[in-house]
Amino acid sequence: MRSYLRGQITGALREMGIALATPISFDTPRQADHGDLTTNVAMMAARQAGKRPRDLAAEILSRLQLDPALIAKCEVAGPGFINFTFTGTYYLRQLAELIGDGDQFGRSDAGRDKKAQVEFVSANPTGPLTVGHGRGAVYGDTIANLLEWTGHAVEREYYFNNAGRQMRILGDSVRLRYLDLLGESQPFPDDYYQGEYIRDIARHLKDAHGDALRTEPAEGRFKEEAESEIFADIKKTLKSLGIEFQSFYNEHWLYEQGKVAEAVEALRAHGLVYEQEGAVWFKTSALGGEKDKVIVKSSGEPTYRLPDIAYHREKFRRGYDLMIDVFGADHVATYPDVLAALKALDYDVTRIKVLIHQFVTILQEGEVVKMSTRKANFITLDELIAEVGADVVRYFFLMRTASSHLNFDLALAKKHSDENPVYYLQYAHARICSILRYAGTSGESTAIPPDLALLAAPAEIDLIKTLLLFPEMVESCAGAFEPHRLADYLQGVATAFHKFYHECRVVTEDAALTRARLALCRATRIVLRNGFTILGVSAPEQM
RNA sequence: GGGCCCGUAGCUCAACUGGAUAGAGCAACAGCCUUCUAAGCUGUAGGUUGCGCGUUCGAUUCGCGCCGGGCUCACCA
Repeated sequence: MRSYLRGQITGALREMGIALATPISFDTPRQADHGDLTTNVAMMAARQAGKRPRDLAAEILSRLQLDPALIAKCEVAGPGFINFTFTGTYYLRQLAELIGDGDQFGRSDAGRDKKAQVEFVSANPTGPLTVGHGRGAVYGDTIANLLEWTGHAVEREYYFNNAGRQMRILGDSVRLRYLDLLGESQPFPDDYYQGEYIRDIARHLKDAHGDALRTEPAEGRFKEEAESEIFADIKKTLKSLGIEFQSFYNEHWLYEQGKVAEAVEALRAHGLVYEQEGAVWFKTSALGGEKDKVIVKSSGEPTYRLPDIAYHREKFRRGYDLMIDVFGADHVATYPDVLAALKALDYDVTRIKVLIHQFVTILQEGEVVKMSTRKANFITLDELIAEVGADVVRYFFLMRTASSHLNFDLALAKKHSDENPVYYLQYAHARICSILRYAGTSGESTAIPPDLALLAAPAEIDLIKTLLLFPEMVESCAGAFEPHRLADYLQGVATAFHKFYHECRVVTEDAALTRARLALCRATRIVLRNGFTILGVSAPEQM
């Protein structure tokens, strides 16, 4: 419809000798009496045309030759909007298509032939995932879903580092707890991992090996066991949220395959590297940065920037059209240097989208809980899922824009979990299933095609119009990387359905009307289910 | 001090990326179940969009300056 109207308006403008610099945009008006689709083209072009917006709109309107089977009404309104109202037959035809598309409704091929990679979570295996990781996990996974729905070939990747100082400390933390279990206590440093899970791992080692590991170094079996147990836990947690990765990328491989050294040489070849005081520096100042940064310490160890640069070079080599990095706000300072380096090396950095989500603040008994894996005073993602369920966790993290802080009052979430908005959505779905079950037992036949033209009540029309917005929502949410708008939209679908339910009894003596309304129920179920699939929440048949 | 994010109803948040009368959910108040699920529906109340300039047909949205909050500015990741 949009392309049809765009063509018509473009033609009218051409007749008037106006060539618009920006594409003609359409919006779905906020208010119903403004029609089904609106464009501000007359206001955008008014200055150029040297006319007043309303006059220009009227002139454009007079030149349009619209198909009366599609457009019922078309008028100039407000400061110069052109509003279009579609015909009932147009809507009913769309509705029939929706039902025919079923679980494919809302998919598009906008990203056809495009390879996308979404990198998220990427937490090192030093402890259980926190609530903060959860937000990134759910957000990243849903972005990936949206890209899949818009036709991209998507790969979810988890990047991790199982070497380095933190992992050394992890291994030694386990070692000290193990010695503790053998009755050979040693002082436990403050900056070691304090969590109970460290004792659990130590206990597992003692159960399996007795005191045989007494002289084992921290980086041997202790680190190994810690890493493997913690990683298994992380994967289990993610799976409980319906998240699975196609690939786990170990930073170590970048060293093994010489990719880190290659990155240094590439930068050196561009004159962006120099040595000073035993360290290797990256000349970010030459790229507009404030000051140069160390990429290889005087100890010979690289800082995080260097492997990150090498990692992204590998991403480019692997041939993605779109590379998405999902970070928490605490990483906000880390990526500009990496992007600057890649840009200097002539990579097309517009293919990289860095998505930053702001922090989750946990309020427990009215107090802010500071999150630190090391101090173990965090609330684990597992605990949160156990408290409120995976659906609530996913939906809660998706309800808000990623760019705003998330306040999570744990006590409130536990207490009022029955009133969580996700139940409102799921209830609508369960209700539809119930109606369909009831209709089935009362002998309604699905063999006779429904006459959708019988759907004429305001609540019915309103529901139909809402349902038909779904594909557009999916596409715009995917394009903007904003899943929360889909969540908002589905609330609207549920509201429209509940209203319909109250105003229009579905199963009645009138067999033809019953068939039509059952069809509308099925259409609603399709949109809800498809929406749930993208958000990753379940679609219960009864509640 | 520099950078990023946020400030909207009592609370938690939206507002289709500059559109028309700023909307939902909780909480409050008043109604609706002998009928397909009341985890629902209807109505009422609640606002100087932190403050001030500017940009233009039009600003919650863009720019500048303040005020307040979060994160971040390592030879830690």
